[in-house]
Amino acid sequence: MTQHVLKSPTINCVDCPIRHRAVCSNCESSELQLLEMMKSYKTYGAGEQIMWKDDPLRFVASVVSGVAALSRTMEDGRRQMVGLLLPADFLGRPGRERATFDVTAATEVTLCRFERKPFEKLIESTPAIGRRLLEMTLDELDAARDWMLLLGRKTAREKIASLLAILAQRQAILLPNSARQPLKIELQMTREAMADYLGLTIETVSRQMTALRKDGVIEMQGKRHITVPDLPRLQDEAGDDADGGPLD
Amino acid sequence: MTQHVLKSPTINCVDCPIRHRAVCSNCESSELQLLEMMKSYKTYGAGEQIMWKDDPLRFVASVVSGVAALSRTMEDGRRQMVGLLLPADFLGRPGRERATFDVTAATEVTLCRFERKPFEKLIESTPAIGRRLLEMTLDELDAARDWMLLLGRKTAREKIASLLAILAQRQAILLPNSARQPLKIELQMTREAMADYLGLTIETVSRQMTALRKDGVIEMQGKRHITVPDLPRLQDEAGDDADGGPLD
DNA sequence: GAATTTCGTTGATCTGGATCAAGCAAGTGG
DNA sequence: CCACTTGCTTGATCCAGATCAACGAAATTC
Repeated sequence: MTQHVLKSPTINCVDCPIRHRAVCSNCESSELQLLEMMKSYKTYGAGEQIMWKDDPLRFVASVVSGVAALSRTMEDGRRQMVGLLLPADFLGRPGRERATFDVTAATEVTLCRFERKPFEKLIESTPAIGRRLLEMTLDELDAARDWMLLLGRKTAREKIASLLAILAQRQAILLPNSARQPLKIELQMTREAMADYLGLTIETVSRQMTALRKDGVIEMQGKRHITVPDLPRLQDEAGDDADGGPLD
Repeated sequence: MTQHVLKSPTINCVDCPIRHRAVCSNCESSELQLLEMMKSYKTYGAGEQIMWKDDPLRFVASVVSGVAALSRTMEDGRRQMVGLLLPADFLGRPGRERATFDVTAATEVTLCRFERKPFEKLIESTPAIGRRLLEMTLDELDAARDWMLLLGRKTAREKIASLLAILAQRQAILLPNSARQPLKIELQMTREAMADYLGLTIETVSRQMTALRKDGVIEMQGKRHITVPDLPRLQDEAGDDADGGPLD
């Protein structure tokens, strides 16, 4: 039985797990103090809607933990995920009055929120924050463009392999070199979320997962636990420029 | 017979046609003088390659005139356009050593270039530039996400209608209110470029153009000249949230 | 002005992934 | 314990868009 915490206890910026990767990563301690005074935490349960398209944007925020999904929906219900927010990623944009897409908590998500208006003022006066935000936005843009290649030109099999390869690589970076073989990844998402992300239907996702399993590219322990015996093989299936260089 | 000008005469920033929309739009005259000293113009012919993926990024630049296309290509030749650079748009990213995609001149293109390293320094010292660049990057990210919805979920007909609607709207904004009816747009791109942009084949592009013409959604004078008799109708075919508000 | 080349259209056919439909396994709630 | 729901898989069929192929129009070259 999980307790539903809506207002998490606020931690000190100095102890913050995303301290060195979030918008605030370039800040000096005096600037951190300003942020410290402005911020408030909020936690959303898995599946909960964080924001709807066209909602007024009162807050901007950093993701402290969990995964949030950005998506756009057409009137007839067709839906496309347009981004994933992982811990340290930034939600909302300075200078914009309303949200341009839906935001959903894919897992339980904790946000470190700042009211938008004061935050915009802060950007003016603290170039470090603006610069970091620019870096992060440029990275997101690169990722979005990679995703466009996937959506526009890759086959269903390649799409699935790409997603799994991305998750696997993220996993690999976090782990010490020794603990990597064989590489295990956990899908913290339903088949529907995968389908929305990849521009496929759940049936096709399911079939391609089965196909990759039968071909020995992945192994499955239950529906959400995947083992990758041979990462280069998986990357090859993804159709990306082969190498990408060694992992560390 | 067109003359091939590679080094255009440099114009004064003050007289620059993109003065108020480019990265430099927030700059004061003292800052403009700095840019004035750093900049150099270069013009590329239609179809010419401006930059290859993995090229070292010596320059960043603003597009002064013309249209440049960003694209990514898979080993087997499948290609996806991932962005269009129109006049005032910015090319290249500070802090990155190499290009992450190919850049091609779709029409004749003139760039206002700055060497990357000095430009990076300038960003540090001139917050106005960094702030403008952030704004522009955020807009591009929004556009990329809209494009992801198109690539992942729209039908071929909707894709074509979306592209034409975007071009039509851009046209409409430039024109005085009176000169709008009927709205004429000029495709400055081949069917192949359209296909690469929309994640389709040229045959499908051609067929859907014909279909839209037969259904009276568009009219065609030659292959590259389109008339839109009823913009809302076209937007409706694009499958986007209907309104978007009145044009002015 | 014939021969190429480039760009676009159209027709015939094929196929990858969508759609429709059924069923299974693991909760969950009465 | 049984009814119901949720998440996933699998099978049968369909169809939008890809592929293969031919051709037409305009521009370019010789």
